[in-house]
Amino acid sequence: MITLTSAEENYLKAIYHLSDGGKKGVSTNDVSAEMKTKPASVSDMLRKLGEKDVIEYRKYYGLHITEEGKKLALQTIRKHRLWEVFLVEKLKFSWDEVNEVADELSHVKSKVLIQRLDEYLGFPKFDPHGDPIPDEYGDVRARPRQLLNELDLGSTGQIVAVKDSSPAFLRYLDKVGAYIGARIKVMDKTEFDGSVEILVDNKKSIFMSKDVAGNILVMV
Amino acid sequence: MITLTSAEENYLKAIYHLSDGGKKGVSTNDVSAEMKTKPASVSDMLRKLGEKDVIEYRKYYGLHITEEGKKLALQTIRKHRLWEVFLVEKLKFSWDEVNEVADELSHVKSKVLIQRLDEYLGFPKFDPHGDPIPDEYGDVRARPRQLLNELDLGSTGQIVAVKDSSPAFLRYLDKVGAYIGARIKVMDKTEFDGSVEILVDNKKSIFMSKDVAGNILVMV
DNA sequence: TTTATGATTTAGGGTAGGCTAAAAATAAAA
DNA sequence: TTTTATTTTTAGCCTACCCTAAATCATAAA
Repeated sequence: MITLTSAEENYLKAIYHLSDGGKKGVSTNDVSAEMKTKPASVSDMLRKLGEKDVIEYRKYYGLHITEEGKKLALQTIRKHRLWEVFLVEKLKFSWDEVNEVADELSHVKSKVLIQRLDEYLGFPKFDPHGDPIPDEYGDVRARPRQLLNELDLGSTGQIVAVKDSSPAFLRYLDKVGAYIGARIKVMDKTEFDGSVEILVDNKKSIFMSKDVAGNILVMV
Repeated sequence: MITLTSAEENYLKAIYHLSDGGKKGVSTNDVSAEMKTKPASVSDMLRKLGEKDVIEYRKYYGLHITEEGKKLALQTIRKHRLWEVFLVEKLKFSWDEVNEVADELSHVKSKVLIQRLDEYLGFPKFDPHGDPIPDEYGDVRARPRQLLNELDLGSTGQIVAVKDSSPAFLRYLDKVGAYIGARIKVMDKTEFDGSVEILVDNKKSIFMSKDVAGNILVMV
């Protein structure tokens, strides 16, 4: 059984994201930028991750994540996202506050803790940013998502994510009555400026500029 | 502002417990036994804790915890016990499983996390073992507690702790419908065998032998 | 094809927290 | 009081993870 330290887990998670799920190769400098550590430190870490067979590492030529590496990265991502759900849904953190704390929480080493947390949260499939939560075995059930401004007139869906999760944008959404999970229907589209009128939860009608709608991901 | 690493926090917490709240002196070997690390490692740590003024350390003569040290230890204890409450009440861990996991959770560095957790749990005053949870400032409001079998007929209170927290005893309590936090009233006492009849949460009446009642602490 | 540039790795060092083995201080026994 | 036993500390080493400075490799430009 491969075991990773917290730092190794963090690196592997970053590498997974940089690999875009497993295709592209990744350079030392890429990882250095992502992790905010010096390239020299990265080289050393890549050697270690290579020895543990979670990446395939060729000196001077970058790396590719392995199948085993993907599996472990997804397990780390799962833990991170479950804690994010907990922080936002139960402890009322806002979306932009959770990342750092969830990172620390996700390094607590207890399998049963994560199982119970998952159960307690009602087996959520998406985190507060709308990103899918892998299951225990690393399987991700990614549902098709579309930008709100690209939906056809009359189509319905559910808000599952935002691209811009800045506090200002979140405050705006809150103000107009939109939120992750809201069921929406496109009531009207104005062609010349791209703005849309949306019915939220079959109750409230709101107007959105193209810029705003283009930051909202909807599951159709 | 004094900041401690996770390891230093662990040592200080152990020292606080060994000091019995702050009176007795503590030896290197005491700490070594409690922490399950070698005396040589302890010496080194004591020097560091001494430099940070959380203990008063005299080589070869042991240590005394300082006021500052007590305050920090109580903050660590607070975090630990709040997480224990969370694990038992929300994630359905049993009392004998929580210690290790709560230890790891309690090292997550976020003040607001602990505040929100406290709020979410309803500002609990006692952990699942019945030990009091210090407030933000390290104040412990230890309320008077009595053994259930010593209560007078008709008196009311709340179960706050058990002396025997063996799985068997916990299972028994669970079965009869008693739990930490339950509001109880003494409905009847049988003098010759010391058994009692208790009304739990104004709903359910249960019988207890003297032995069982003598293991339950009640806040009156 | 040689050189310059930029990316990457190596070498060596720092901190934190463990360890063992040996030295030193204290306490107990003769 | 001297010797022995116990406790505690020091010295030196190890792993993990980070750093800077210097060396090395790959590649794009001349």
